[in-house]
Amino acid sequence: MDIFLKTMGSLNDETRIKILHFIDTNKEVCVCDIENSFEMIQSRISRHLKILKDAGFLKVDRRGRWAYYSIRTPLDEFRLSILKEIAHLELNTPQLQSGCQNGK
Amino acid sequence: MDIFLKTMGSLNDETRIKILHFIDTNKEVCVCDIENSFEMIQSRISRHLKILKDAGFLKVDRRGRWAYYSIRTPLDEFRLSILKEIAHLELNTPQLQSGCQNGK
DNA sequence: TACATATATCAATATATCTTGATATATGTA
DNA sequence: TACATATATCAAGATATATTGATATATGTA
Repeated sequence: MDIFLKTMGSLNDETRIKILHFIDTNKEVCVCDIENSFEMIQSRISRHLKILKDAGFLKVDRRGRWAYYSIRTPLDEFRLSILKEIAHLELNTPQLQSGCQNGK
Repeated sequence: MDIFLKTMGSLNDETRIKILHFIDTNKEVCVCDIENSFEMIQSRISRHLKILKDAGFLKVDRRGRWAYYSIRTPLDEFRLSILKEIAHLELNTPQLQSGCQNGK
C-alpha cells in the first residue's frame, strides 16, 4: 500500500506531472536543465525530483558535478501505463533549455 | 490535465483506495453498507465517494432512499489498470456488513 | 402530517503538502 | 587553498485536504 500511495501522491501535482513528461521526452537531463526549462528555482525542482524518484519513476546518475535524471529502467507495466496516459494529455511541455555548463 | 490530476488526487488517500477496492469486490453497495463495514461516520464515507465518482471511477444509482455505488462501466483502460494494481496490493478489506434496512 | 432513515453538504479544526529563501555538501577549477 | 558551480536539505509561511459534528434534503412509513 505504501509504495502505491507514494506513487499516487507523486502524481498529485501538476508540476511533477510536467517534469516527469519532460524527462520522458528528453531521456536524460540534469537538474539545472529542468530549472532553466521550467523557469523554477532549484530547490523546488530538486524536491520534486526526489519525490518522483522515491515513487519509482526516476533514476539518478551522478557524473561530476551533475545529477542526471532519467526514467528508471526497466519500468514496471503499471508505471509505463501511467507514462503513456500522461503522454496522451498533450501537455505543452517546455523545450529543453540547457542551463548549466555540462557541455551537452 | 485536470481530470488526470483529479484521478491521481482521488487515489492519494488510503481510505479511498480501500473503499474503491471494496466496491470493486462487492460490485454494488449503498453508503450505509460501507459506513458499517468500515466503521466510519457517514459524512466521511459520503465525501470520499463523491471524490471517487468525480475522478471517474464510480457511478451512483439512486433507488428509493438508497444510493448504490458501483464501478463505472464501461471503464477505460487506464482506470482498469489502476483497479488491477490495487487488487494486487492484497489489502485486507473488511467483509460486507449490511448497515441499513434495504433488505439485501 | 409527523417521524425515521439514508445521503449530501457545510463549517471548524487538524493535518499534510508546496513554495521560497537560506544554508549545507560535494565537485571541479584557478 | 579559495572560489564557483551543481545539487540537496531545512525552516517558515501559504495552501490544500481530511475529519468531525451539525444541518439540510429527500424518500418512505405510521
